[in-house]
This record gives sequence, C-alpha cells and structure tokens, in this order.
Amino acid sequence: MAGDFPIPEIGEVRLDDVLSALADPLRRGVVLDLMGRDDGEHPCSSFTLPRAKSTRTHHWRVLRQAGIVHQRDGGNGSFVRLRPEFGARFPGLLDAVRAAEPPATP
Amino acid sequence: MAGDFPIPEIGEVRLDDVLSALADPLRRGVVLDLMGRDDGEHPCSSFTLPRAKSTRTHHWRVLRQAGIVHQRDGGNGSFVRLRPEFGARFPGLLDAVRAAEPPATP
DNA sequence: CCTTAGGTACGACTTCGATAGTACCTTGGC
DNA sequence: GCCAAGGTACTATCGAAGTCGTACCTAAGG
Repeated sequence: MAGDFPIPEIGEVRLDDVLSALADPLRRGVVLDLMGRDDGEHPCSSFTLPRAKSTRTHHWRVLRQAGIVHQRDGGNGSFVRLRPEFGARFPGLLDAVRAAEPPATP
Repeated sequence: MAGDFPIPEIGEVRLDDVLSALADPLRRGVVLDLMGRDDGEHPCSSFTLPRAKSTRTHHWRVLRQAGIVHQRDGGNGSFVRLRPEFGARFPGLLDAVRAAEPPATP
C-alpha cells in the first residue's frame, strides 16, 4: 500500500464522532500524547496501546474518521500526526480536554 | 419524592462520563439549549426530547452523573439547571462544544 | 376525592462499540 | 530469496448503551 489513509474533509467531520472518539480513555491518551510531541509524524508503535494489533488498528481508524489524526502507511509500520486543521474546525476542544486531564500517570 | 436528585461531587466526575454524555446529540442539544437560557431552573418538559418518557428519564440521569446538570423533582414535574461548578472543573469544554455546533437546526 | 400531567423504576429488546483471532500484506534486513 | 516486524481486513463475541412498555408515584386543580 504505502500511502495516506483516506480521511474525511475537516468540514465533514461531525461533533458526534469527535466526542465519541475522545470519550475512550485509550484514544484520548494517545491524542494527548500526540499533543505533547512535535507536530511531525510519529510511529504508531511508539504509543501506549496495550491491546491486540487489530484493536489498535480500530482505534486509529476511529481517530482518523473523527478528523483528529492523519495516518500514513509505510508498509511495515505506519505513522500518525495531528491534523493541523482540526484546531480551526473545533477551536478550544482539544485544549479543554487536555486541561481537564491530569497530564499523565507514570 | 419532591427533592433533589443525588449528584456526584464535581471533583469525582470523570472526563469519560462527560464526553460520553455530550457525544449523544439529544443530550448535547438540551445542554446547549440550557446554556442559552438563564441560569435558573427550567422544566424538563420544556426541552426537545422526542423520545419515550422512560428514555428521557435515562438521558437526564446521564447528564446528572456527568456533573453537568442538577435536577429537582417536584412531584408532577421536574426541573433542571446547569451546575455552576462545572465550568470551573472543565474549563472551556462546554464553550468549545457550543462553538463547534451550529446554533440550532429548526 | 378524583383525575390528570409529568416523571421514576424496572425489565426487555436491540443496536453499537471495544476486543481479539486469523489470514494476509508490505517494507526492510539478513 | 526468505523471514521477521508492523499493520490491515474480516469476522465473531460480548458487554454497554439507547430505546420503549408497563407499573407506580407525586403534586396540582377541579
């Protein structure tokens, strides 16, 4: 494959999907993790997702369809980054989520 | 009965429950409606909830347990208001949701 | 007192989402 | 060329959530 995964236009994304995506603590965790990194791509394998491979795939797809992340398939590994348009489409949302969440629990 | 319904301490409310509560379009609709009114009590019967009575009861309970609303039973009718502490516990969250939603669809 | 309106509690049904197992694919290294 | 690592697609399972019907409750008004 080796290409970008299909993602919805940012204008097509429904708030329902965004809030449902962020309601799951695992997905919210990786989003907050991503917000704490630089704006570039990061390997999917570098995130804390203690679930089966197919379940991780599922969670990334949900985040893509919520317009939150962009994902690129590299054949043997895939990479994600936050979609920069998201902040303009849903201003303050991710910041509010981050503010409500304890930064991490190591 | 004629009294206040039990609600969690605002500090005990989990973000999971808040986001799940707001992910439902019906519940989000009544919350946004409530935000557009004055801060006092409003009859539950004055909101747009085209569902069976028992289903409406369910949705109000979810909003209570998410720390978003306070509810008082008056015997033949019950009344809700936004919890003023919510904004301090989850700053910017409701505002972000309101900003992301078209004001209404009449 | 009786009726009605608004609402709760409980149980049943149904739909949806999180999870995982298996098969298969692609890049990279040996 | 072969194999391992990372990941997707598909399917199945299981529990949670949305929905509703029924029985019952309470205050308000005639």
